[in-house]
Amino acid sequence: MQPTTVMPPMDELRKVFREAGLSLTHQRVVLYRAVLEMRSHPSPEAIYERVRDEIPSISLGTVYKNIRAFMDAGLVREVSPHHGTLRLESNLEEHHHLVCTRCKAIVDLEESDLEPVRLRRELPGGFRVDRYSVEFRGLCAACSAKPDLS
Amino acid sequence: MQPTTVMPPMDELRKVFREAGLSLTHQRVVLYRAVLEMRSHPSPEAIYERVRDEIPSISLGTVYKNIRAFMDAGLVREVSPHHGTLRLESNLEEHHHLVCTRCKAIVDLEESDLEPVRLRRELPGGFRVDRYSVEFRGLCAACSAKPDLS
DNA sequence: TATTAAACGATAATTGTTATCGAAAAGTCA
DNA sequence: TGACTTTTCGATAACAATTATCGTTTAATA
Repeated sequence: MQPTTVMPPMDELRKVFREAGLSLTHQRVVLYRAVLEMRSHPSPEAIYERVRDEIPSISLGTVYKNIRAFMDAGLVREVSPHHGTLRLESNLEEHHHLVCTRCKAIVDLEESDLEPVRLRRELPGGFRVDRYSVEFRGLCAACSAKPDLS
Repeated sequence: MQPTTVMPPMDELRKVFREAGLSLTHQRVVLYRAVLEMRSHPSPEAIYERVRDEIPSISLGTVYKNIRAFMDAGLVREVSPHHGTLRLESNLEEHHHLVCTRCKAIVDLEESDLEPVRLRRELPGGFRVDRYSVEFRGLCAACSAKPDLS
C-alpha cells in the first residue's frame, strides 16, 4: 500500500502554490502538508486540531479560508457534494444517484440500470458492507447549458 | 417510469406509523406524504416550504423532529452519510469509498480494486458525467465489534 | 370522556461556516 | 534591500442549519 500523495519538498510546494495563484505563507504550507498527510478525509475541525501542534496561534477561520482556497484551486476536493444540508430519500430500494454538482439536484438510477459492481479483491479487514451505491457526478442538462458564473 | 413509492391510503398509513411506534398526527401524515411524493431528495427547508401549503402554521422544528423520527424508524433515509460537516480528500485519483455509518470513517479503495462500472442504458437526457465513484456503506471492524449503544 | 403520554409551535441554544476588519506578513520592483 | 502594494492572518461578529427546551395542545388508552 503506497501513499497516494507524496509529500512535496519546499521548492515543489512553491511551484504548486504559484500555479494555483496562492501566495506562500507559513500557515498555508503547514495546512497543505497536514491535509496531504491525513489519510482520514479530515474535517476542518480535525485539521485545525492537528495543525495547532505546529502553529498553536492559528485560528479556525484561517483553516476554513485556506481549505476553501485549496478547493477552489483544485488541490483538494470535498468528499460529499451535499454536505451543507440534509437530503432525504424515500426510495428504499437499492439504487444509484446522478448528482449535479452545480445545482445539487439528485436523480435516482434504478439498480437495474447498471451492471452489478464487482470487487477484484477483499475489502480491508473486517469491514461489513450493508449496501453500496454508485454516485455519478457532473452537470445536469439545465446547468451545463448555463454559463459558469463562478 | 413508475413511481418507486406508492402513496399509501390512510389505513395503511395508520399501520405503518403504528409499527414504527409513531403516534398518528395530522402534521406527521402530511409530512410523510410530502416526502414520499417529492422525488427530488428534498432538504428539510424544501419539505417545510411544501408542507406549509397544507398546514400554514406548521413550524420548522416540527419538520426536523419528524424527519428524525422517520429516519430512526427507517421510513426514509438520508442521502449522504457525511452531511454534517465538510470532509476533505487529497487523493485526486479516481477511487472509491468505504464508509462507516457509525463513526463516519472513510477509507479509500483504489480504482483498480473494482471491475469498471458499466451502464446498461443511457443516462437521463443531457446529464454530463465528470466522474463517478462507488460508496460502500457499513460498519468498520472497530464499530461492528462494539455493541450498538443508540 | 377522563387520564396519561406524546407531539406541537415558539423560541433559545448549539454547531458549522462565512464575513469583516485592523494588524502583520508576503509579493513586487526600483 | 527598502518602500510600497497586496494578500493573509487572527479575532470576532454574523449567518445558516440543526437541536433542545418548555408550556400548550392533541392523540392514545381504557
